[in-house]
Amino acid sequence: MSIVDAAASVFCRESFAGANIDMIAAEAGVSRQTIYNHHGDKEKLFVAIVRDLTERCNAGIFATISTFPDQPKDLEADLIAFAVRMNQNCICNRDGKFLRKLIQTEGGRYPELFAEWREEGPGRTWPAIAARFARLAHAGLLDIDDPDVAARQFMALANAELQTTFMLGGTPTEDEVVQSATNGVRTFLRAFGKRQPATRAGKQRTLANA
Amino acid sequence: MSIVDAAASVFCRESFAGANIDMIAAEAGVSRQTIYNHHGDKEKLFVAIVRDLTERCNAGIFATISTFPDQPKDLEADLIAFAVRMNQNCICNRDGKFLRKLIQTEGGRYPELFAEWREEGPGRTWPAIAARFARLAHAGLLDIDDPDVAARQFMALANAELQTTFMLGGTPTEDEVVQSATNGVRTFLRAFGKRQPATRAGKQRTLANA
DNA sequence: GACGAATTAGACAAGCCTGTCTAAATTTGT
DNA sequence: ACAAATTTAGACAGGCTTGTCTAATTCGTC
Repeated sequence: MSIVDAAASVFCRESFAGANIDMIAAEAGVSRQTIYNHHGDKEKLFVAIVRDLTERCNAGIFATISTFPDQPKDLEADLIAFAVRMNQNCICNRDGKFLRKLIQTEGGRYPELFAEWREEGPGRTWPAIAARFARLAHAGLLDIDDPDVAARQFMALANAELQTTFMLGGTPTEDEVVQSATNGVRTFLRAFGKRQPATRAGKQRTLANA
Repeated sequence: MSIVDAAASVFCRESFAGANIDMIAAEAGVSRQTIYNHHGDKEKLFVAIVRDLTERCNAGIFATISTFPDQPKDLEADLIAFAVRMNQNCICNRDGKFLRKLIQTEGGRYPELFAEWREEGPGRTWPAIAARFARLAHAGLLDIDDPDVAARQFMALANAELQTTFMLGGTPTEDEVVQSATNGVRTFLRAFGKRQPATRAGKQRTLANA
């Protein structure tokens, strides 16, 4: 494992103050000195990691946004699949979990660093998602007043059932992700879908009848 | 400030590993020795704090749940007010912020402690909220298939606009809380409200036209 | 005012961690 | 095969933290 990957893992598990360079060196399979040679000191290493994670996560999010169903065949199924992709590729994957944890844990100590993340991440991804929903609304497939609000509510609904798991740093099973996304998208379409015969089909899935 | 309050504040700000007993003593206005006399060691102090916060937060949540609008005059307004109370009294207040941060930051290191929280907290509060929604549905005011899903989605929608702020440990302004709750409840009622003339009133609020 | 309990300041040993240094070993490029 | 660059193990000083100890001080209560 590379130094940066090992450091991300250790910083997340132990927090910045709780991590020590020897753990990172052991996990990366290099000597302590090599880490100092490459990254100067603990804080510089930390900053390098956050930048690295931010960049990779953003790339992943934009890649996933580009799979948004602009011309859906089956709106509900396509939005569910999109929500699942978003979760699996951007939120539940290794980078997503690590970046989230570091932001939550160390956000207060590095205001500029995470302000940077905020501008490059949420500041650019939310409008991108909102624009896709605006396009669907413009195409007459959804009934949306404010696409920014709808975008945030879409993601909130898709993750509604995963909050407790995220809180404790766990990773939901694929089944849980699919179920949360399914229930979330159904509710989203009950709120914003055009009234059509097939739109309000089916009961919501529950663990019991999944 | 009491030792426990000071410790909660310092542990949240610095993380368990980053906190030291002298900071807590200074913030509490007592000597270091007094902390050792009362709480034994750093880890026992930490556990005491989490239990204290869990208990107070749970009490607050149940108190707020008891204000759920079982016989609403104006369903939308009453649900918005409930969502705002939930946010202000349980999630954005001092105890809520502290407990959330400690769970996120140290959850991995104390599995049993936070399993306890999970059983006493989410394990009991979600069913309680779901029961209230089930009652509204039974009274014919909402069209809900699965009250547990609806309860989670209600809270997710009410907080949809506050996620980024929470992530960085910030506290949203009252205006932001009201706006997020308003937009969230409107969407919730578009999805689950009975179709009646007044239910789909008004555009959603945005910072621009708030 | 007096007595017992609690609190305090400060010193202290032991341990851990960071960041540096050195000399040897290994890898790399040619 | 050889030279340069990189990596390594280990030692090291300096600083910080925990938890204990002691003697003095303050507090609560009668």
